[in-house]
Parts: sequence; structure tokens; C-alpha cells
Amino acid sequence: MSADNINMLLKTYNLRLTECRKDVIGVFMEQHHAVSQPDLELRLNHYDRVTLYRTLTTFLNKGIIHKVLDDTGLTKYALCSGHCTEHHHADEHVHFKCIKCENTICIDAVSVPAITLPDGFTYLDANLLVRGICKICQAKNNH
Amino acid sequence: MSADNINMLLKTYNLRLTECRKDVIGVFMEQHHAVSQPDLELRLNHYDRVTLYRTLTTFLNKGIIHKVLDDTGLTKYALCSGHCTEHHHADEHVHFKCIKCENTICIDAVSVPAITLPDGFTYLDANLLVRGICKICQAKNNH
DNA sequence: TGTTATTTGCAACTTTGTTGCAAAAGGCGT
DNA sequence: ACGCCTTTTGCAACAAAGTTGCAAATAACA
Ligand SMILES: [Mn+2]
Ligand SMILES: [Mn+2]
Ligand SMILES: [Zn+2]
Ligand SMILES: [Zn+2]
Repeated sequence: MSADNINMLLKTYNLRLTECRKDVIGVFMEQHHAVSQPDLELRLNHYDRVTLYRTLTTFLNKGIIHKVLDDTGLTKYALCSGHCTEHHHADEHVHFKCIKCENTICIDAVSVPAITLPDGFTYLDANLLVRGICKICQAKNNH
Repeated sequence: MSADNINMLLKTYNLRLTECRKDVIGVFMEQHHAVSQPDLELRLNHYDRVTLYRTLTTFLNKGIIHKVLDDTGLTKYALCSGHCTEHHHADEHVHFKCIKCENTICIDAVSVPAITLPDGFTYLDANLLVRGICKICQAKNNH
């Protein structure tokens, strides 16, 4: 089932169906948290580092994935849900980083609240990172 | 006037008054936008890269400065305004990155709105980065 | 001014980001 | 199924940033 979805996704964005691209999308789909380039390098270690880098860049440009900021400076990526394009991402939701498991997830259910900027400032988009303890780690603590 | 402030600040945090630390604080004070390590290296190029790195780490641990996330993955830093400590930063305000001049500033006047997370998630803190066009660049456009 | 703990500079190494180029592979018409 | 053409990949090479150990320099304090 998933393989067809992946091929369709790539075709939608006019991208060639290469093994690497299919595998990278596969990782994003089976993972429910944001993925960094080093994460990808570990899981897909038969591909060259540069190829993975370029695959991420391509997906980012097409609007297939979006950046997820991290408090460590390491950039993570996640699949876009809405209809995002290269120039505008239409899925402004909260990102949550757990300080226990270090995973960062997209919380699509919670969108970024409207921000009123001081006079003279123009709003383009926003990236909100909330840190705390995730549901899974919380449950573990209450054994 | 400023030199006394700087010495006082360092003493408050039980830090030795070294040239490097005083100069770094000086840069933060005279700059009204967030500063990255490479920024510091350019301005204070008579200090070793590692010394600046360690100075930032020290200030970060003491709660003198806070991290300002950036959409490029480059970490920037800014002086803390409130009473921040190593473990908790009490100055949760909006950060604004201008896509023209690339400067990132702390907008202390706008605090991060309260976020309601899904059940099971615990909130610790948040970092909100708004992108857009800053007041200065806006004014330049309207010549 | 001398003692001691802290800080600095340097060397070294790791990780990540980035580009050019030739070989390999995908898409497509035949 | 084949060949052509364009895109993608792997490799080499380099740039930039992060990180640590250690000996020399320096701040704090008596
Ligand atoms: Mn997301
Ligand atoms: Mn700030
Ligand atoms: Zn967790
Ligand atoms: Zn600007």
C-alpha cells in the first residue's frame, strides 16, 4: 500500500522515482517524529551523505517536507501535510520537542496562534517550538 | 557608563572580569539584534574561536544570554532581559527574523502566547520565530 | 607580590554543509 | 526491448562550525 503512495507523491511533484527518494520518503512516513540528516544517514547508510543532503534539498524546494527547528541548532525535517509549495508552507503548526527522548514531533492539531507585531513589521510566517515532556515519556514515568 | 554596567553584570554572575568576556558583553549591548558565533569572530577577531565559543557557553549556562533559533540552523544569541537562570529562562518573547537584512531581533514587547498542548504533553518552554520584513527594511522600501 | 584556581590559545579532530564532475540510472519515444 | 537524453548519484574535495585536552597566561585574593 505505502509503496504506491510514495510513487504517486513523487510523480505529483514531477520527480523521478529513484530508490533513494523512495527510501527517504519511506523513512519520513514510518517515523512519526521529525528526522534529521544524520538520522537519515544512519537508517539509509547505503546512500552517500551528499545524495541524502540533495534529496532533502529537493524535497524542501518542492514543498514535500518542511524544516523543523531544534533548540540544538540541528535541523530536522518532516512531511508537509497541507498544500505547501516552495515559496509558502501552508501548515503552520506547533512543533514539540521532548527533553527526555529528544524526539521532535509535528502537532498538526495545534496551529501557531496569531501574533500581533509592533508597527512597521510585516508577518510572513512563523516557527514555534515548544519543549517539554511527550506523552510517551510521561506514561513511562508513571510506570 | 557602559563599562561599569558590564563589570557589574559579570560580578553578579560570579565570573572573572576578563577582556574577552567584557568585549563579548559589549558587542551584545551595542547590537540590537541577535549575534551568532561567526558574528562575534568577525568583530572580535583578536580572540581565538574556541575562547569565544567557551565564553558563549559560559554565558548561556549562567543565564546571561539565551539562544535565538534561526531558520538557517545557525544559532544566534541575545542578552536575557529578565531574571533568567541556567535552568529556566524567564523571558519568553517573540523573535523576529527579517528576510531582507537577515537580522534577528528580540521583541520583548510581544510575549509567546499560551499554547494548549494535547493531553499527556507537559509544557516546559517555547521558542517562537516569526519571519517577515523588519521596520527598518520596510522604511527603506518606501524611500 | 606571591599563590592558586580559572581562563585562554593552540592543536587536533568530528560533524555538517556545499560544490564540481564523471559515471550511473530514470523517462520516453521508437 | 532499445537507445537517447536528461537527471541523479557517488566520490573527492573543501569550508564552516562544534568540541576536547593541555600547557601557558591571567584574574582574584591574601
Ligand atoms: Mn511540522
Ligand atoms: Mn530573545
Ligand atoms: Zn519523549
Ligand atoms: Zn530588516
